[in-house]
Amino acid sequence: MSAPSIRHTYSIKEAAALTGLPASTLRYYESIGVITPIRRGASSKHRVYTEEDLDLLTWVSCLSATGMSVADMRRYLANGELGAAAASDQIALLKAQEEQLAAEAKAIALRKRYVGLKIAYWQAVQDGDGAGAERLSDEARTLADDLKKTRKQ
Amino acid sequence: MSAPSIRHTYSIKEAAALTGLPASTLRYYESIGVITPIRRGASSKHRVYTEEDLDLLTWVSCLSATGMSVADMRRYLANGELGAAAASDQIALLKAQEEQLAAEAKAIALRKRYVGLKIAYWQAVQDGDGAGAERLSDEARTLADDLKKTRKQ
DNA sequence: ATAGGAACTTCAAGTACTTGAAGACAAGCG
DNA sequence: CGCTTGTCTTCAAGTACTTGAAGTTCCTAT
Repeated sequence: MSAPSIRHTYSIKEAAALTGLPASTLRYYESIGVITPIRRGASSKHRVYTEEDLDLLTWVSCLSATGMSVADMRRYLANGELGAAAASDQIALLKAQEEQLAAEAKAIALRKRYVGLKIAYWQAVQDGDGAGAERLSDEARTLADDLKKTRKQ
Repeated sequence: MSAPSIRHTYSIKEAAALTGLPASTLRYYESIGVITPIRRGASSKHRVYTEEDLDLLTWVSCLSATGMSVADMRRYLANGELGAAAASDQIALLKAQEEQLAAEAKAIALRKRYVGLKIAYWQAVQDGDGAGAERLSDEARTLADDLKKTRKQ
């Protein structure tokens, strides 16, 4: 039999450092059932995180980073425990996530263009280039019009 | 005399798209006094945003993206520090915002890749391709490390 | 053995939005 | 003209943490 002589465990602070989630958030996720209750110390009430717990929390951290809601995370992780049986559910959830990220990327590109235009505008003002400033102001308005057309979606 | 014959105005939705702040947040900021009340339409009660309003909101968006609390934003704007800022200051702030947007775009591209990988993983599981699933799982783990770095900063 | 301090605990309240319900207003169509 | 569609309005409630208070527990050092 394999002897787990070095069964590494972690305090909440260590778990927080390793997952990138604040300790308060770890407790919060546990309280609302995103993760199952963490085992406690024999003599204390302190949470004791195993490496398995850490793996799961890394997953949660990733889902959180993609902007998934806690409700969806809870569902996703519940399905994860079922394995391949729920693969189609996982794919559907992830595809929705992919679409959301694409929309976000689009919005950010628009903002980048707008801010870039504003920088050019103030640089023209600084250089005393009134004509350039006005031209850039017009461009900003054009951007607004483009936005209006693209408003379809 | 300069005739402001074409005084361009914007609906809340257009303002939201141009500033990157949701319409609900625009209303929220107005309700708690971060920005002064927006003029309303003559016949309707709808908010009508001028280009001046848009400029101000772009600044608010910058401050918000930089992590300033609403309380601090209110104080900052009430002190008129924004209006008094020189062109060079405005450019500096906008460039910081531009960098932030670039970083966000990068992070989103990374997350998109991560989610795409996860979709491929579950599709491999669904197809009974154990070897492929394992390979994709490893790839995802490597990407997760990158993701974590982006999140921290 | 015990005193001090860091780190942990729960729970309540705060923060910064976000969402949903219910209704008003304006344009386009039969 | 009325009807549908769409965007707007307010306000209340919800979300996802975050912070703070008050009370344990762990560790280290005297």
